[in-house]
Amino acid sequence: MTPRKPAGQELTREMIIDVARKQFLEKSFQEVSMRVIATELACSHGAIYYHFKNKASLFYAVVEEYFAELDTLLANTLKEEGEPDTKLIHIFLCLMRFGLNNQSQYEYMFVMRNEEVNSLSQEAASKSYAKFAQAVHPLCRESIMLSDIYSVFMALHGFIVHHLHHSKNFDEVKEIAFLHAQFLMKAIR
Amino acid sequence: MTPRKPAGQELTREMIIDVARKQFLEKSFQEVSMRVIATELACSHGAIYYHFKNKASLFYAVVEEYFAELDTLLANTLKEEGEPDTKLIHIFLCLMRFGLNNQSQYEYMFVMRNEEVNSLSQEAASKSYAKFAQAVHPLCRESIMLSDIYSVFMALHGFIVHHLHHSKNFDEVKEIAFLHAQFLMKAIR
DNA sequence: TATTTTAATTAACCACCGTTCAATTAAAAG
DNA sequence: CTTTTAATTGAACGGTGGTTAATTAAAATA
Repeated sequence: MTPRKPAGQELTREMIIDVARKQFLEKSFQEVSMRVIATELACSHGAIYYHFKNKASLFYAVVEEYFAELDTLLANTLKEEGEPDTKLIHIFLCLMRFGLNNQSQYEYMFVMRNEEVNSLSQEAASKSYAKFAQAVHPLCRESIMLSDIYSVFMALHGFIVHHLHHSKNFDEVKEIAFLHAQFLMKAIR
Repeated sequence: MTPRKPAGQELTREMIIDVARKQFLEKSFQEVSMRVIATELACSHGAIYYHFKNKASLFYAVVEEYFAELDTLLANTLKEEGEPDTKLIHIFLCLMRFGLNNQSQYEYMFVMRNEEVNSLSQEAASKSYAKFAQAVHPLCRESIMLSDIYSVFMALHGFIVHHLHHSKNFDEVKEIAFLHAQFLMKAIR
């Protein structure tokens, strides 16, 4: 019995999130357990509850980061120089690349539905879409309908979801990803 | 102890599937349990194992029906008279209607990934896509690329997945569904 | 009617889980 | 050198679950 870890070996929020992140990458929300996370942290499962209210809030701490990551990626792509058409295709590919190189993340962000967690990540997903729309809109001609941008987003979403777990990573599908992006350009040009 | 039901009250495969179907409609695969199914059937949970090898095979018996249903719907839509353009839009709407009026079904058919079950339903999903492509292809101009049909399918898929659980039924989104269909027509015409 | 087959029951096995909380003790504060 | 406080433990609570196997009664067959 060692009811308190020696200085410098204390459990931190970050350590827990790190292990949880790894677990959620490999397994579904239901399959990940607080007890296994604790085992990998070499601490007791009770200790986690000192840092997180419950499993859902730990989960959300992990997913929050993913939304931030995607935001950064999209922002960087936007900063690049180039023709509007090229930039649009880059944005489309950026989203598909993120989805397929971060499959579990994408699933948690945009596919998973779970009552325990959803009010939180649902909102984050909406914001993420809004940023996508704001990025895409100025690159289209004035007359474009908002619903078209919405359609583009869903078409990209569909591409990603369809290939989830079915393909290993973006590289495996980059050719069809490019074709898909061109297909979408035909619709908005 | 009544180790066997009297004649005419025996448990059948169909009775089990009926209850299981209802359960899988309301809950996820993990959340549905053989024991609860048995309770609703007023039989013991052991009895189910006389008719089904395990939970996965019972689940697949349920999902199998869904693929058949979708096949029928698409086939009927194809039979209708009309211009190719109208027919195409009808097919697109048919798929979106099916997905959003049968949300859990769609999720099990095309979204869920689960090692216990997947080799089976993965194949059924591929066949389902093949039928869609065969239906769409003759309605497009000769020069259309196969990848475009693939893109259309994924775009529809994305629309459905995006609205899963988020909308109650197809009626709630039929206007945007129609816009989405028109968006896709722009890309293939 | 006697026997066999079939379909059901129940207990049991084994495994898992999230969460709470009194008890404990190391580190920090005084 | 005390006291306080913060972090940690592990038992306990109250469940959940899939699957197996011995057992038995009803139905089918001979």
